[in-house]
Amino acid sequence: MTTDEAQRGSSGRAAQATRAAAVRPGARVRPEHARRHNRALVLQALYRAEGLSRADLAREVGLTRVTISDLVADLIGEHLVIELGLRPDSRPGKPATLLDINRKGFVIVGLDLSNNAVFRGAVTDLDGTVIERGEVDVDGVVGEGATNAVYALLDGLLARAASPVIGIGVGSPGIVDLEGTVVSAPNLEWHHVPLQQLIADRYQLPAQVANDANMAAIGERTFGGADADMMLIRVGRGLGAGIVVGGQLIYGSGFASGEIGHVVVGTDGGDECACGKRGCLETWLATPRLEARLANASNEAEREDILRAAGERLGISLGPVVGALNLSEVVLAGPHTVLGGALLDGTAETLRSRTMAELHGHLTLRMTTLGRDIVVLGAVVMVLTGQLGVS
Amino acid sequence: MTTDEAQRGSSGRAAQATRAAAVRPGARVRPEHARRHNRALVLQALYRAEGLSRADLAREVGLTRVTISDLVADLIGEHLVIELGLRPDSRPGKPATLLDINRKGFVIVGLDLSNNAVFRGAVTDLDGTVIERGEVDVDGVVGEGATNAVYALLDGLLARAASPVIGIGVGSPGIVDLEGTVVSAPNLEWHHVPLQQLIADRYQLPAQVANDANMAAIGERTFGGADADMMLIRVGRGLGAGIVVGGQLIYGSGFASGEIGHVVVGTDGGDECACGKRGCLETWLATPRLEARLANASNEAEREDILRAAGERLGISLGPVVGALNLSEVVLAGPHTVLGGALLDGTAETLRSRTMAELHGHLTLRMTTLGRDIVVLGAVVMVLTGQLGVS
DNA sequence: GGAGTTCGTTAGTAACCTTTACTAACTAAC
DNA sequence: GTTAGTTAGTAAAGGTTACTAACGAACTCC
Repeated sequence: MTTDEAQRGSSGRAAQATRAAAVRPGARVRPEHARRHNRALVLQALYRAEGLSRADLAREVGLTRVTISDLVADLIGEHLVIELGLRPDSRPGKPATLLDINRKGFVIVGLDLSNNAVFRGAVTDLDGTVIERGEVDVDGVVGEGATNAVYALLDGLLARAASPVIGIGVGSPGIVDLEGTVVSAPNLEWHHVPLQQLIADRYQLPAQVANDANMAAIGERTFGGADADMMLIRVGRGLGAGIVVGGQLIYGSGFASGEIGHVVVGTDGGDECACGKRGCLETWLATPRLEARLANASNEAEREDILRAAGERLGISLGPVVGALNLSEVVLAGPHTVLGGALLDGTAETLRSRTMAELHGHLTLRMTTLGRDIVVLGAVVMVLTGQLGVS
Repeated sequence: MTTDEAQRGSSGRAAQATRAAAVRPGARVRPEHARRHNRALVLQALYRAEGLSRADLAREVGLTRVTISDLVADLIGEHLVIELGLRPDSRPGKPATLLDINRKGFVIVGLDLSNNAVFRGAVTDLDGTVIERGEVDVDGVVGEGATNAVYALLDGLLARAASPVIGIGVGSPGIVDLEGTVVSAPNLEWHHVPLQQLIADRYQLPAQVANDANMAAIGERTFGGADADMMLIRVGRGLGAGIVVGGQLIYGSGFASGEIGHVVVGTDGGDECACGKRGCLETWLATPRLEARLANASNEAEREDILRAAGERLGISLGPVVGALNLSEVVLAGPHTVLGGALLDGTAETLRSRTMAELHGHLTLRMTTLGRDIVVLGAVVMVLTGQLGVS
């Protein structure tokens, strides 16, 4: 039974009109954009599963064999795709010509600027396999000096790149906007440094600059096999996180997503933090403080208690985030000896005891498997995505 | 100075190969897809700022006047767009013909199934202005009975729709997947009910079914003028949230995003919850318990303390989420008398004192302005987005 | 009234993907 | 060994789509 009552003119446009009418240019699709998109789909399919034929691609991507042949011809012309020869199977019909991305024919340069003492970098192939490494000392180097250190590192790595370079990816600490401008990186004393533009101009190569934790997150997603809804937490001198939702990196309203280091944990005080508050997550987990506390431990049991307590704090902080975003995976990156044992267990237990039971079933908490290269590999993924549409 | 060291064959494909090679079909862009996209851009531009000419649209969207004319001709043919007449301005050149979306020529039906006692619904125009209302009593009605109540409500509303119906939107409690199947809604005893499909089949109209809090969030975003990175929290018998990141609704790995009601708050115990844990956010904020506590208050000051304490708990929970996602706005929806005063203040103060100072500057915390219609309006937006590409 | 500007349309072109039709190369069955 | 059936890839033709170039209409300004 329905009780009805008409009422006209409530709410509606009034509030809506306050919104900016901004359709950003470039959103429209012209034929060449469509082509680029389809081309990226082909590359993506080839990247994920090598050994596909044109016909396989047609089925996978949803375009006709004719169109795929045309796209592939372009890609082969650019040497981005190579023919591997005939498929060895024995089955009816003309044997297929297998294709693959030219994984060894190009390289990518990735940089990790997150360490206080050294900028690290690497040259990798398209699979993220490291071919060359480099690092440059930056203890106490800031401002323009730090920028020059980036150039020095890149000069060295690019000189040793034996194949054409697809692009340069850089994971920087601090807040980085979508154009790759470092809005603010206190440790490096960088303020509004358009690093991406500077690098692109200087080397005449595509460049991608983003926050280090965000880079680590997409690195873990592509090369670490992480889920499409995951969070990567980097623990070191500070604490930062990168969040992937629905396979996409989150940037936040002020490009400051993942900044959970200075969120207060729990309702029972805690140590004083450099930021002025008490009980910030960083005071519990950042390695300098944590290691100092561990140094005071008299035996292994005490050590474990300290680590477990730190893990609990992380779990308390993550609870609302994991619940709100319905994440399926949380990955920790940082010194394995500190994070890997009791701390990880403490976090897992706390998360389990403080969130909905329905969640536990498909929530994975683990350490990264990418080790020290995580940010560099993330930078590589960023270039792959930006230049080839692949991830 | 660069210290270098080559090292081959680390990480790379191994982990990556474990990932499923799934390029979902339909991702490719055929000419007609491009056309549909461009058409949506035109509608979007018209929707947000009425009184644009074809030439204005060309500038706004980035297509040529010719193409825009062609698209607009199609839209006029479908009566989705109308000509308003010549622009009244006095300036050089041929006067422009102003266009607008045919805001009053079509209607949308929106339903809100989140209330335990009544299913509410409305017929609105494309601006979300309510034209007709309806409701149906469902106290104690569950399962198939609830489905039939939905049909009864829709039958009544559709019968009174004086203009062609663009589509039907439904905000349902519980977990709803991307296809609009209610995976689980305990209160309604629904399990895997393909409500969207059922409605679409029954009425031969486009249907959109989603979680009520998610609907509320996009309703607040489009009609309440909320930011692109925001969270809407619905407080009632339970507690649910909808999260918008970068203008996009978040669904979560198991379509359960926003389920923060059963995340434990703080480190100092709390009341026992129906879920078995202690100190869940719901035990602090859900209206039944909160009102019971308020009933025991002997004076206004005590009332305020209770509300402020509840607000603090909300702030404690939100801290990590606001920080991690770098949200710029948090909106509360629910009984204004309970949420609007001390509770809101308590939440704001707590958020301020527990998150990074840099965040406070551009974080807004407020009550919704959409009132009771918030879910219905969200459902309307969902239909607008789904059918016209507008939001 | 002429020059300049802006709007919207017409005509022709280029890009893109599709359908249809073909050849090549294989397996399986008689 | 021949024939039928299948699969891969290419070629030609066709339909959409959006672009450029060009034009008339309708206005302002001098």
